[in-house]
Amino acid sequence: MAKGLTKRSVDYSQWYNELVMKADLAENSAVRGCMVIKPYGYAIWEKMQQALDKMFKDTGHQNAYFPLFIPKSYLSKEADHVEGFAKECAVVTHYRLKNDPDGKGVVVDPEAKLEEELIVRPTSETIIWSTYKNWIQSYRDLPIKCNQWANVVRWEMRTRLFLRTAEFLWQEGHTAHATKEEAMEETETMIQVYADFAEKFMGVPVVQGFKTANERFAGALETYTIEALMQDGKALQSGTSHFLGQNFAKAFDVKFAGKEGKEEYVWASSWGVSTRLMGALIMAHSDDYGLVLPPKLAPIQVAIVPIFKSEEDLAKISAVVEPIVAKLKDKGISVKFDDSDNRKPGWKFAQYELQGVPIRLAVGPRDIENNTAEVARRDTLTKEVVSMDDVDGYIAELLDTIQENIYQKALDFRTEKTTEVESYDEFKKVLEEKGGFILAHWDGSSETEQKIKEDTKATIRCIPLDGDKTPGKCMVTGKPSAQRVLFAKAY
RNA sequence: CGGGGUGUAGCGCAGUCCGGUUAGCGCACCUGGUUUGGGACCAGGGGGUCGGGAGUUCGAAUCUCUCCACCCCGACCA
Repeated sequence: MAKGLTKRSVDYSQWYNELVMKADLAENSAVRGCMVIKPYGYAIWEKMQQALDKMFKDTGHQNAYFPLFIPKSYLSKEADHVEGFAKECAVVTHYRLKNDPDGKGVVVDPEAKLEEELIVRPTSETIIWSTYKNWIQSYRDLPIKCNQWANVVRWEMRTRLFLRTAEFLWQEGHTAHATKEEAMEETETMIQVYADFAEKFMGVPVVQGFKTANERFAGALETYTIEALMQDGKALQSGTSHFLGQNFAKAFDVKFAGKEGKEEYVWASSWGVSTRLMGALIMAHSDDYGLVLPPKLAPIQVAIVPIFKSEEDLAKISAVVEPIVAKLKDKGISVKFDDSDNRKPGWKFAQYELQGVPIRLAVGPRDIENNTAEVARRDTLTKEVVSMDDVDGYIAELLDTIQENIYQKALDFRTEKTTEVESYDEFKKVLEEKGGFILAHWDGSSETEQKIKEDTKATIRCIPLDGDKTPGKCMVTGKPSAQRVLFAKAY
């Protein structure tokens, strides 16, 4: 186990906090609830961004940027929306400071009060739809499919690094369409993009579904979600895509002239994923030795540690390793040859494990003699001695194997932790003793949903799109149920 | 915002109850040497508004008051 890292079995949440800090991903800042994302953590986020950005562009979206500030009056134009966000908004009231008359620092200049307060965006539907109003007159202007990479602020009571911070980074897509069908299709396309990203890049299996009315995004008619299962048996909402109907078009009076010249309100979708994905990535795969990163998102895919006693030894090792580094780079593999002599090999091994580097190569005098290298896998913690002649090809294949293995392991875990229950007693028992996802029948009412939440703290994560659609009877009320829904305790 | 807890070197802590030399320890850091196949060792060295402010006292990390910050449990939460 990594030095000082609390074991998951002892205290999962402490393990998580320590891991985030010890692996150099992020730390708390001087501002309550706001984090500093450190270079290594940000490098992972950048990998995520690159992959997602490409997927967005491949599905016909363009990037744009809208302001950080939203006039207070905009937020209140859509009734559900303002109700959902009002309690966690940061508000700008003044635009100037002045020297403290008492001589200590600066104070807000009371004369510099804004006519209308500005809200620091908690999400951008309102500012974007107020802008779209000017962009849309005719069906010829549609669809508009914009995405923005931005920061948003939600003044959360209790925060945790990556999982819930007062300020976070995300992308938000906002699209405008001529028909309901098209907006709906967009909503579904994007949740599929998110699911693909989670599974293919992050190696995290997700359940796609839609939210109950209670859990829906403020202002949406339908919210699609991807739900991932963490190692402690709790669910993490990892991405959402919302069908907004004509709510925002009506709130901001965005109409277009159709082919027949009739004016109609525009249909909308919005969708987003955030730095919370970092939390999902960390919690889904990592172990008591530290981070485990899927090769596709690892900033360093291969770390090479030379083992040497003298400068001459190092020179010999470098002569052998440099061509390998070049060959790996040619294959698009990111390599770090760590020939620093201020840390011992053992320290480096532990450090790269802590930081989740998928493959580590050790090359020492013994290897030089035998024309070999020691290849260590982070996911299985196993080591193998491989001939230097085809080590680059071996590594390229091994990276794919590791990517696949990490996903399979997470999938097996989820399968094992997903339980179908028939009665409320069984539900409570499974929730208490086993945790994880629970598939059960529910009568579709908010009251029952609320009761379950109050009794057990479990919520309906989603009504799954795929899977068993057999009707049944609600485990609580016995009333008819259209299909099983997915329950879990959530982050 | 309610209940509990903690603030002492970059990090982790002891000292506080019962006021009294120059505020200690481990890790980290710096210098030198020996080391290097799983978090090395020895020697030397640097680093402190004891969370802030006020008070009691000859004397405060220690006692009193007050403010602040953070953590845990609730409440709240795409």
